[in-house]
Amino acid sequence: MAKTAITPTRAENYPEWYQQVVRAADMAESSPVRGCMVIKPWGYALWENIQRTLDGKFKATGHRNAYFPLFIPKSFLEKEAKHVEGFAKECAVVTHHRLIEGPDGGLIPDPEAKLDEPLIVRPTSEMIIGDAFSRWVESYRDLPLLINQWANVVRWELRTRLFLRTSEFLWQEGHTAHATKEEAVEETLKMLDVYVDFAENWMALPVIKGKKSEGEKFPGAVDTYTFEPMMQDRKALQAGTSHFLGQNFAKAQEIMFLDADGERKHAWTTSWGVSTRLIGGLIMAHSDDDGLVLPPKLAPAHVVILPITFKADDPQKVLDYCHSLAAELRQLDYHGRRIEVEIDTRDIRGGDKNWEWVKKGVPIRLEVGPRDMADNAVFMARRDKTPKEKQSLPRTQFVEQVTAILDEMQQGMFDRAKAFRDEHMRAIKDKEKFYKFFTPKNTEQPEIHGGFALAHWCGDEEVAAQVQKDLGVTIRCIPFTDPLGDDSEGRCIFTGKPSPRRVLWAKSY
RNA sequence: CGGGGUGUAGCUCAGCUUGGCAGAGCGCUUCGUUCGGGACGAAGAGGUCGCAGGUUCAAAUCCUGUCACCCCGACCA
Repeated sequence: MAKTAITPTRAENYPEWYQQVVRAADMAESSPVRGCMVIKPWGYALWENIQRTLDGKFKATGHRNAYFPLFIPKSFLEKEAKHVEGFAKECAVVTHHRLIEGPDGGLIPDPEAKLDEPLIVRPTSEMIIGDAFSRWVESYRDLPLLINQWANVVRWELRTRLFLRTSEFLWQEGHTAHATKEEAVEETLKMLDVYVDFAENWMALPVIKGKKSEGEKFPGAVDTYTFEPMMQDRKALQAGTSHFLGQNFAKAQEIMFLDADGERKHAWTTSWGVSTRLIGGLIMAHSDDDGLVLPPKLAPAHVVILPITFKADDPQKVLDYCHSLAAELRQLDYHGRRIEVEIDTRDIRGGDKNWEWVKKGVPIRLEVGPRDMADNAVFMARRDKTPKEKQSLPRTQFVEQVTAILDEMQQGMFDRAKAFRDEHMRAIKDKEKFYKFFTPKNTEQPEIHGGFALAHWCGDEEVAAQVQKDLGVTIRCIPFTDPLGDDSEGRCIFTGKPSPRRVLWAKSY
């Protein structure tokens, strides 16, 4: 019998462990389509919870949902040079609108049905939404224009991994237009904070927020802001971004308005997005060698009841007890939704059933059999404890305490992730130590090593490029406030030139 | 896209060097014994060996091409 439900363990082979967690939890699988995944019900339910929560936050900050076309005329994409440069090499292109039977019996694009102008499957929607904005915005009274869209996008990635990077992925993209620069910058930072709040308080992911360096920012943006949690292999994940686009896109697409002073001006725009990648981050930050661990506030089910009926005199009575317990729990509010309960009545072995739910990451498992029924009790196992560690509780007490227990687990996950990150985050004062920090002892099969390094940098992109080349380490962000509390100026550890503040370095996904 | 690796039953893989009836374990189905726990016995179902060509009396095995997946890199949410 394996000691852990997942083979290999994180320490043995982290990338393989990740894949096995996704599979064991039955969240997603790869599909016949290159780089594209099938998101299975358990994974999609998690996405729906992420979606629902974020959507509420977007609406609470004044945004409205809309939907724009999947296809973007090639000419639209060509309007903003830097933007095209950034995406051109990873676009799926539609060139025909009909198939005909080919000479070998297969189907081929009909040469007669070639499009005059190819359509690009959206890698992001700045251009197509900007086009709409240019028609929707006439007066300063039309501003701010605050739009969000939930959509799929396609980026023809060369190397994909379930949830973390797939050719097609689901996301939301907020697009806003404002009358002034100040207002647009404020929006950019406000939405970054919405994301950070979501990451920390819902996903239980401690993050470091800050600005991207010139080399790392979104093509076409003036400033890109990001928030970065640490995964359990100590790499950073760019969990989402918020861009201040200045007037770059407004100028490219003539998003103009007549201001109160009678002058015709270009709008200031922003865009911001998070994707199904969040699920990958959630998995890699919290899961253990027994599989997925879900933060209760986003879990598709909070409680799973496992009826033990095989030796009951009257199995139906046990089931009735389970159903009444479930009904009682489902009355309870938990952070904006009801407690969600699964009752697993499948006729499979109890041990298998139990482990299946462990691997799916359900916060609380309740074994309920004749003995519990007789005592008016439940037998509880928590996903944040070892699988065998179980506790009998009076039913009324459990019902009273369940939301508090879930909150405790949610907080515990955040605290654990934060302790892990802090343990592997350090200030580094010289180049030699920096290189040592990011170099594995075993170069053949690198062990989990490194982490987050805070080090002074002069701002020279060539220096950053050299570090990336040598170590695969990049500047994740220029933090707003130093996570280790030292915001003072210093000298670049690579060049000795002046540095306004320390920046965050790490390997990343 | 560069380097490396892998494609054989639902899953993990053996068989390939030296061509000769397609295999194992797990999982699945049925029956029985178990069982507050990832059990045991018995009997079954399940594969055009990634795909397309070629060599051969004969190809999972040899040759050519191609596709997909995994790892490392470059690129990126």
